[in-house]
Amino acid sequence: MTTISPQREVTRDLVLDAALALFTEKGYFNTSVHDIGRKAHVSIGSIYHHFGDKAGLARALYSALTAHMAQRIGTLERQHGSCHDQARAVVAELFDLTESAPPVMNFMLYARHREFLPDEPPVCSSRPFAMMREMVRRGMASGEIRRMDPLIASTCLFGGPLRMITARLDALLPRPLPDYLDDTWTCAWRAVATS
Amino acid sequence: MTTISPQREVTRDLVLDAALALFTEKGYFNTSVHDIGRKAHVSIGSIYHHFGDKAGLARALYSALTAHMAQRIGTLERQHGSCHDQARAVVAELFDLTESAPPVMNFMLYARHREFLPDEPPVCSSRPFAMMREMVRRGMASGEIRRMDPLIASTCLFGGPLRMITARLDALLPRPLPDYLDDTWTCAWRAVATS
DNA sequence: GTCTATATCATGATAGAC
DNA sequence: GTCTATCATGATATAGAC
Repeated sequence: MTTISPQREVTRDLVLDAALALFTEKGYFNTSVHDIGRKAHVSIGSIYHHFGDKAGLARALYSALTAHMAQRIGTLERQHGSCHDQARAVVAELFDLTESAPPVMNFMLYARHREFLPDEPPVCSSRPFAMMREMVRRGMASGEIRRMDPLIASTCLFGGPLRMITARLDALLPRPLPDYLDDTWTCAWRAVATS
Repeated sequence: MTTISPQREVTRDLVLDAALALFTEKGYFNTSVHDIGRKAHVSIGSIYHHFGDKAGLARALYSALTAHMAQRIGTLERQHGSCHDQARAVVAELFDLTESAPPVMNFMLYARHREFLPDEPPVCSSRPFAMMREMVRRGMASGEIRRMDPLIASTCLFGGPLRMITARLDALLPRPLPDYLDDTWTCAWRAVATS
């Protein structure tokens, strides 16, 4: 969200950051545009000037975050050879991100976008999720993963880890997620691995 | 939700059914109390008489559904001996329920209750989820499930199946969930089983 | 591009007759 | 217990000066 930041972009980023924090803390519908402006020290007029309406703001946030995540996954794919290593790196990254930036994780995979962005496809159809499914498909082709419906395989592989994330966001887990990574990943991989 | 239904309860059930349908279709915040009254053919006054306020209505719905589900799980526990059979029966039940009553499933495990019921604990703390964790704990004691943090085990066991449910609710899966039960369960159980 | 002030409107909730 | 009519609030969004 923060790049070269010509003055032009500064306001936008201020607003997006405030919106992310408030959406996570109180939810989209419990957050008014006034709240966002107050928190970002930006006037309502500016917000509407930049984003058109409240949904436009949410949309901008959503695509910025998923684009960034897709890019991260792409990098991890290039850094690791096997499907096993790639998928594990993705889970590790998601766990780290949950601790370092809970609101990002919360908004990206826990918020019910359908309710405030009716035209946006569901999260599981977003770019990052598609990349993860594709990763599984390749692992099946290479023989690392048992042959089955790829949709089932990818849901079973990532389902556990993803629920660990939501459990952590709900404060159900006492310790930071990376502490649970080894055990979680062992279970996840056993679920679908050939060996 | 429908028992003996003295006239006293008839209005309540009418309202709860309409609310469930609308909350699922448009979300809690996009549904007005007027909408609910219109759909249930009941006046606003009656709704407030019975439920106090909009959140009270949601609370009544939430506890009715989780109570019912907890009861179903209890029955399944009694009908099956091993942890494996119990847990599989629970997943089968959840899959069936997702097809026969999508709104029930949707409201129970997909809605973001925190946003409209701030005082209610998160879903994963509800009775049914607690029962499922306890089931896993027993399976670990009896040696069916590998020794590990019980919270991780239960998340890994049920994480895949639960994500299958949300995928189906998001219309990502073309066929009815029970068609996927065998493969999903095989993966889920392998994730945590000792053998 | 940013601001303040304001229009408009829908919603949650209540009053009070029957 | 159910209804209709109404209130009061607070939200989204706009207008128009700077």
